[in-house]
Amino acid sequence: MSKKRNTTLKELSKELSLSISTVSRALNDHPDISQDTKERVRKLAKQMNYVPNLFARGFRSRETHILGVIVPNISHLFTSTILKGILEEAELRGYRVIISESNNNEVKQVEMLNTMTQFGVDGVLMSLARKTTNVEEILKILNRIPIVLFDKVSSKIPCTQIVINEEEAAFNAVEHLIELGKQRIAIIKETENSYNSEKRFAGYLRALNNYGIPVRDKLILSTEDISLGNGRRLTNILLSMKKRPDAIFAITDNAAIGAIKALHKFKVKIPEEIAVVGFSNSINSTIVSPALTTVDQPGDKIGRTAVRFLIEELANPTNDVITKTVEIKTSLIVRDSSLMV
Amino acid sequence: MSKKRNTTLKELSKELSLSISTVSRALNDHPDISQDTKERVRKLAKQMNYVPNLFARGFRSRETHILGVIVPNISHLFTSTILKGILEEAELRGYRVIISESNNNEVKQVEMLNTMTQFGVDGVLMSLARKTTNVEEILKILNRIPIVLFDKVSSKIPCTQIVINEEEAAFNAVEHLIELGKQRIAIIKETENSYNSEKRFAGYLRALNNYGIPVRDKLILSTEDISLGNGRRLTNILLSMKKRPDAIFAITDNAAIGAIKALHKFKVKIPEEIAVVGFSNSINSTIVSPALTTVDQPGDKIGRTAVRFLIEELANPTNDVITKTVEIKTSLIVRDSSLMV
DNA sequence: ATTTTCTATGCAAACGTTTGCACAAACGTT
DNA sequence: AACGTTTGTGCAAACGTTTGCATAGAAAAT
Repeated sequence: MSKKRNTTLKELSKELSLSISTVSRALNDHPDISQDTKERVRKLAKQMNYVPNLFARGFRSRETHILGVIVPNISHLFTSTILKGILEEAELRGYRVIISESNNNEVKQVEMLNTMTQFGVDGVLMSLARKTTNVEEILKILNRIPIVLFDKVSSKIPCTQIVINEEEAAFNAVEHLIELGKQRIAIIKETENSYNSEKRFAGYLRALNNYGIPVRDKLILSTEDISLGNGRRLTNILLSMKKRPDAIFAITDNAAIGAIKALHKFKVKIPEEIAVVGFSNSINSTIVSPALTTVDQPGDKIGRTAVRFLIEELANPTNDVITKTVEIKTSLIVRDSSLMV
Repeated sequence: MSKKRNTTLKELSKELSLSISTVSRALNDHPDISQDTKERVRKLAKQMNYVPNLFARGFRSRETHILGVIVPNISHLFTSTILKGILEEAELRGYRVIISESNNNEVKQVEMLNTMTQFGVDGVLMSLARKTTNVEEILKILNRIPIVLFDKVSSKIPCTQIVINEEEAAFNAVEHLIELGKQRIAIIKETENSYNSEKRFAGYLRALNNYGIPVRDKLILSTEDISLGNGRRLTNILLSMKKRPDAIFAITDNAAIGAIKALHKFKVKIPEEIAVVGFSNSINSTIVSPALTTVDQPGDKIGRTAVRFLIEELANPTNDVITKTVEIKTSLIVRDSSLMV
């Protein structure tokens, strides 16, 4: 466990009979240093296995090359796919990544944000906790370091935001159902007006309007917690109606799978009697039978894009507030749950 | 974006007409400092919103309170559940966590390990890349900082290892099948002798032996890549046999789900004709129908335990090599795929 | 031959914190 | 009165790096 010290500039300089500053500059490819010297230094550095002490460097330059990431819950496939993208892109660009979970707790979220700035991260990538209402504190921190939001975002926070084209994706999903000849299309959404739910609902409405299909309040169901169980429960309600819907658009895969389970129980034919479309393209969507038609969200692309924009901002600091929203394209993956022959 | 400076000890000391060292000691509750002074300092520190610069501190004390984590692939539910446990426990104990992915690439794995030590992490938590054979480099790094392995471990690396009781879990799973009256129990495992696969296979063998059931080579199938598709493929082979098995134990849920899909296709009754048991308790196991009997691996507990042992080692540094293996208990979750009435 | 410019290098300060040592004041002990 | 001890505080060095400024020597311009 003997904490062997790392080679330092000092040691290199002694060995080479140069000053520390010359060695430092040589390694940083400073134009003032002669080619000759640079090569000598580099060679010895490699030989002595020199690695710069990032702490000393970060300490001095006030740049840590660390990005903070805060997500509500790391163990969601979509989230971890985004993280994958973030990790890859960050590594590519020479940044390290510190990850924290807010557990959908607004207070904790601010706490982590504070710890991270205290710690000296260069910037933060964040997906907001559900029901984040008090943005006061976040705005304060935004004054100190750049933040890029992704997935769960808020228009109240003036910064770059990376989202998928929620509205359009929902539009396409519902349009697909309409093209199948479906007319009574139910939607299962969240009660809470989260950004995502709102947008998806808007897409649903636009599709109906676009095709001149009346919007029926009875077919619009909401739930606090958009889970498999609630998908099942709400579908049971739909099935108990005099005039049943002929399609269900659930704004998450889990709710859609709950719907399929409920339909299964009542021996409703999918998709002939009722077609089902979900949202997310989670693995489950291929496991359930019939396989679920769903919207594919390219998580890793969201992650990569978020990193790119953050680093961009770091490179070009400005005092202006930039409220830029970047939309990542999704695609509808049609499977058996809406495949009419 | 105006990078406002943080309050420093210097500023506090000036304000209080004390020396920097006194202020530092006061905040660290050093016994030499009078109660009176301590209180004055603390009060002002709070008021001026002082936060210690962790970089300066880490730089000086050579302790960063950062743990490095390296996993093969972050976007696996089991992995991200472990990460969740790691994050929670680390936060609880005042550590921050840096996460990297090796993508199952041995070279990259060593690279990340190096970067992390260079960066100054206090210790590393790691799940090995598949087919990690050259442990040379890892051993070198182990000389410099403590490492705790979890999930994918190797006996070639002398350090604390956190695993689940693979052998026993497999034994229990197979025992369960035997208790159902099954006699021709097939196993779908990995070709590569990974730690996990090996142990699970050993448990399978022990259960058969224990109950005096002959081990039939034909019923032992292996695959390079233990995926859904291969689970399906191998099950097709099993179904083509003259004497079909009456149960299948797949060492991963995905393979088990592949098996179920194949059985489904050939209208084999589950579990009456052939029962199926998986391993992992992934979400999919409840989505597939019939729901899959599987081994629940408490990921977060593994994560928490790993962190605990690592921090323990950090607190009590020693030059001895400690090769301790900690086994986390699993439990069998019986669902429809092996529920005989 | 003198001055200017350029090139390559070194000196020293700075970043914010911790900590060994010194020291002054107050008190207690011979 | 002289000498320890204790208590509270400050000085200054150290951690490894970067960087503004100075400078020595060489080359170029006068």
